[in-house]
Amino acid sequence: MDTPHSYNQLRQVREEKLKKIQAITGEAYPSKVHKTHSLVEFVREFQSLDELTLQGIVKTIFIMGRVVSLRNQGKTIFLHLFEGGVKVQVYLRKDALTDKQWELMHLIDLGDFISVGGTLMRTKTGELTLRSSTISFLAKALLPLPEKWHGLQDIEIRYRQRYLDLISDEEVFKIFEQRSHLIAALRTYMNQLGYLEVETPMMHAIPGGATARPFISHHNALDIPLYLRIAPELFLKRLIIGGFTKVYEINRNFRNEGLSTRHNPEFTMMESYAAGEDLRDMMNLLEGLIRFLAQQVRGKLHLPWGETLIDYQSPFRRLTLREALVSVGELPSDKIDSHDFMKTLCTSIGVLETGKKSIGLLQFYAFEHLVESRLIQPTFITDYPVEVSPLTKLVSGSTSTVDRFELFIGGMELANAYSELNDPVDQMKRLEIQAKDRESGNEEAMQIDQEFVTAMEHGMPPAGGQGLGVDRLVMLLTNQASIRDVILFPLMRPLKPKDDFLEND
RNA sequence: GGGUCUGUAGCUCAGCGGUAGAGCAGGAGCCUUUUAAGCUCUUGGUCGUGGGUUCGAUCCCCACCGGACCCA
Repeated sequence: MDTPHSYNQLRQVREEKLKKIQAITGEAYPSKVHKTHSLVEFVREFQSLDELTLQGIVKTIFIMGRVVSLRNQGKTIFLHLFEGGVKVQVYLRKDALTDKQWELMHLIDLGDFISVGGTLMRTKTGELTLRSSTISFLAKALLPLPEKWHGLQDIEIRYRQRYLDLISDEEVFKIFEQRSHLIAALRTYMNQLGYLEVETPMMHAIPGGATARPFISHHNALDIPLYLRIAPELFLKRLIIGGFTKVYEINRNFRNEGLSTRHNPEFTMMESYAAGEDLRDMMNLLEGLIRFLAQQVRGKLHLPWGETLIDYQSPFRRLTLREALVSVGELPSDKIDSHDFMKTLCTSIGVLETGKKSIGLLQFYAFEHLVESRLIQPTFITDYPVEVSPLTKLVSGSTSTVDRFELFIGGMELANAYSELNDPVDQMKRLEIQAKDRESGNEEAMQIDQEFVTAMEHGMPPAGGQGLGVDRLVMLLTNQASIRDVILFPLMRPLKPKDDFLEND
């Protein structure tokens, strides 16, 4: 494989410096680091102190980090160390270092890791700075970092080599810190409500709990196909059957579908079930949870989303699907129950196969096309058609509408909740309908999971359940328009080796 | 799957029919509070890949390989 000449040249220069460093220090990649503070701790402890107080601290402070800027002024050098999303300035003087250390300092490139020790000062401009009297080399960067001012602009490289993105963009670093804080706060909230965190299989013999195409894998010893789960639902319900009152699981689901700014094939869900609760309880759970997370992660309840401001403080709006068609979709209220009208409408907005669809399904399609993207402020949509909800209880007294809601924020489906179906006979019938649909070509329709039905036949209490899209919630709370900007390593097509001569097909 | 845009030095970007430019980074110097440090000099490119059109292609056309966004 031919790498560009200049690229090799840059690397070669650094390799030669590394040899010289090794000659001076005896160890190119030492293990032991002497440090008293991480950079985060350093800033936390000293940032607010004034010059006099800083001078009064006599003990030597040792820190380490990656050199991300370097200003050599002859007999003095200023540099910034980076670690944990934080930068700290270091000041070096020729007369404060040994000759060896001064020589070593001139072999440091941007990207290298060093540790320094010294005392605290503020520069003319007031920047907190470590005046260092000792320097150790820790690790060499053989490849150069992205440009210091513009950073990394190539979106593809940002995703493929996220470490470079994290080094060069403070905002990106913060978003992933916030994501981590959000997950931690999520656990706190659920645990406080008495939910128990559980882990259920991610490899399923029959993928269930959602309508989606799975990824297929294979177990060698058993010689069986296994599917990466599309949802944990059917296993979490088995736990409710098994006597747990409240359970939740935070982890990945895998759906074999296209990529978009809102879809990554593996995505994180927080799914929970509570025995003795219903849809209204799920609304309260999610509303309280999201409000709590906004407060914990961002410290406020009105957060920007693109051009608009989303209000997490006011009670979330609640509309039935039919109401939303009228009030948001601007359809005439006297026409939405007309089969002919809805059929014509669906065809006109590009829905194929409107053939023998029920009025409920047509309303559902129209909702997806006309309403979803307009639901910017938090809105619960209720009363879904039974055809698209095979695991949900019917609304009391209805034969066509189920007790389900989806929560929309920022024009995205954020969560989905049911009063869970616990009638095993009805459940079997619904799965049979799904299976028939599947036979007629709908690859997303569910398969019959007999073991799940058997579990339900042993008796399942009434339960409320919900699934929350964690990636999308992070998008909303951090104001990121693309799901790839809240997933550290979004799925990318692998790069082809350059010297691949075997591309015959 | 369809549409629009995009791929030029390690990075950020110009150039758009006559065999390539800048800034940063790199190299050689000067500089003891700089911070996009500064100043002088300087290395670096099969212009994504493969075809075609042309006297001549980074530029025009086609296909392919990646990527972004919109639609399905």
